[in-house]
Amino acid sequence: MNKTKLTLKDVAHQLGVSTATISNAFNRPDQLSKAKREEILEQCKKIGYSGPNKAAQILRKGTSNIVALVLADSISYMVSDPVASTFIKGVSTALREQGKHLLLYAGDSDSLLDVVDFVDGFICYGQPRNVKLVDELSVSVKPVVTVDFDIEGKPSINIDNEEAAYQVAQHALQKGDNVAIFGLRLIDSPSTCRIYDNPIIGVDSSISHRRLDGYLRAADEKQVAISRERIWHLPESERSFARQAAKEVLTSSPRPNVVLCMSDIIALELLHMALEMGIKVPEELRITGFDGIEEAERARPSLTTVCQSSIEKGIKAADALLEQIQDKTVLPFEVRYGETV
Amino acid sequence: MNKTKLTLKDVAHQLGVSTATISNAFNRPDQLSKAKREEILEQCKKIGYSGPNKAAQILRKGTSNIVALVLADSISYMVSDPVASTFIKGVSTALREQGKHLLLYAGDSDSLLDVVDFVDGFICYGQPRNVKLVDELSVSVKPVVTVDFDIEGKPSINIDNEEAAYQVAQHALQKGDNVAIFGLRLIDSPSTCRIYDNPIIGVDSSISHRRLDGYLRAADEKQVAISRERIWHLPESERSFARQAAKEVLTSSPRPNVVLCMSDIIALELLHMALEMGIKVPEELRITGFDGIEEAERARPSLTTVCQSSIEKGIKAADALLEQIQDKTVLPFEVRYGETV
DNA sequence: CTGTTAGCGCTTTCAG
DNA sequence: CTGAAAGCGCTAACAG
Repeated sequence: MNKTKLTLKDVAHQLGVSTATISNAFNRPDQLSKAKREEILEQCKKIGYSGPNKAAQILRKGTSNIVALVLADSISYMVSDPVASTFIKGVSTALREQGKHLLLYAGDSDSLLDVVDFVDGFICYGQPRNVKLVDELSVSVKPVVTVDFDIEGKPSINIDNEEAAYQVAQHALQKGDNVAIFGLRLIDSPSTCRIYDNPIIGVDSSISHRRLDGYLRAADEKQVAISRERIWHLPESERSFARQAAKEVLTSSPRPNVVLCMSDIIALELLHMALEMGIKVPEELRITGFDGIEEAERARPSLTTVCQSSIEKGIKAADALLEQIQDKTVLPFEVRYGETV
Repeated sequence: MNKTKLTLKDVAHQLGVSTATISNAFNRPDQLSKAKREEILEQCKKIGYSGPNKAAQILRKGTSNIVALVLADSISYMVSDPVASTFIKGVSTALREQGKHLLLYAGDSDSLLDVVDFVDGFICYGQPRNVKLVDELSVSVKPVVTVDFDIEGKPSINIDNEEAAYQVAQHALQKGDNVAIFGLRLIDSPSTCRIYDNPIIGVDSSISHRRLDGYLRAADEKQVAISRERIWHLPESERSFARQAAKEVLTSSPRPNVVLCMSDIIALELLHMALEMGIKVPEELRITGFDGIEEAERARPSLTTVCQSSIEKGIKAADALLEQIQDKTVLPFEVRYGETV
């Protein structure tokens, strides 16, 4: 019965070899004969030594096999979002294959300092709510890959949000339409509201603004005007925010006959509420979503939306991090023509 | 422009104080005057030293502020399950409050050895698919809290699954019923099947068996016989497995008029398929679920099920771990009488 | 192929 | 309140 945990040094003593030999047996098989190695490993197992202490390895080697996934918002929120959780799925699958571990990090944390010294790198999914984290990432010496937003000089994974939004809007809009937009995180407000003259935030780095640009380009082409009081800001892609916006837009007068939504979750909530109110979709109200989640396909009428593969994004992000790819990757998307337009 | 990262020693040199002083300034405010401390902190900020290296602290102090959440299965699967992700939500909320970080660990990993040396403890949610992990947890010197299953001598969070299953079954069953059960992980098989004479696994530690016991006790009381060919095994609470079981049970002859399901997800899938086939619920088929997810309440007819608060479980688990509570906690549940019975 | 040794960066006695 | 010094447990030169 060992009182205290065995160290590599103890083991070396017991087996009558040097510490380097034990270390090599575990870490560098090429440094000693197969026979010797196997014998050592067996002895170690026998005396209950399960290998070099990881905490010490982290300090010594400077790597931990831990990758931090920085989410846009609190873990609590992100984990229940179907798009985010599919992304996490992709990341975890790819990391798994490489024997890496996943540390979830909230985007509304104060700082990355808590973990930056020991993680092997960061995947950042969406612009963190706390922008300070962006600064920290951009000066970090550890590898960083961003997804659905950009940091200058760092690799990223994106789709062409402007073009995707343009295409789906272009399919939905007709001259003379009365259009509303349900946007995500357009201004700095914790609640659902119209943007009016509020200053738009993160104009260049945020996907929401790329999408807005795409919508407006399509509107322009179709000679449809969209005033800023017709653009809603939702702080998150969440049902409760969506319900509120939906109620506002459906009871506004004149009621829009097209609503372009920046996520499927909010589009579906609008759809449900419209149907409950007896509004015919798409005859009286056309709706487009964004993301292409399963539920959007199952809905009746099925949602017209932009499909992007979140799982693919996750895998690509992890691979880019581990293989130190420096490019800005642009993934394909596809417009799904459903029944809501 | 510093070529290499500053160490505590460098900083001590630069500021003309000892390393202990710098260390204390960051870690033990009581060890030096407030004025001195603030001056040091300010100087550090100025020269770009953001505090002691965490990797070194982990080795030295033996704590990391990282808690591993060991899931029953692969991260990929668990993160899309509404019950599991709600639990994760609870855990992350509670950890957050205490400044702890969350490492997600797959239950089908080979071993805990990769992280055991540096994490501060383990929360284990459901019996890991790889039982070796259970052995590792049971001998671990790091704190462990189990949820929805038990390890002898370790604290745990559970509901009374036997009683919950009994109550919901007792409400659903009537003498003369033809009953089927959709169970979870009852035998060792990767696919949906009836259990027949296959050896039942994990009989004492698994919640599925507690639930089965409860169902059978209720059946017994109502003088309803349930043969083993009427008990299905599903490897996971997942829609695809459920669809297959649903198809089998609904096309079997004689068709059961009651199906007791060990999760809402599989109950809902059965419900949908039954309705599609024109089977009247509850007139021709009664269904019970387990968990009490939102979707079960929204369904029409709404599902009769056992409600338990996964978020509460997560919070309690994290608190138990951090406060070193050693008890086996039993949380309340509530039967929700829906329209499917 | 093996053994010796100098740190990785920090915390914490302990003596001043 | 400060400074010196001994490790935490390991890895990777380097010399044999």
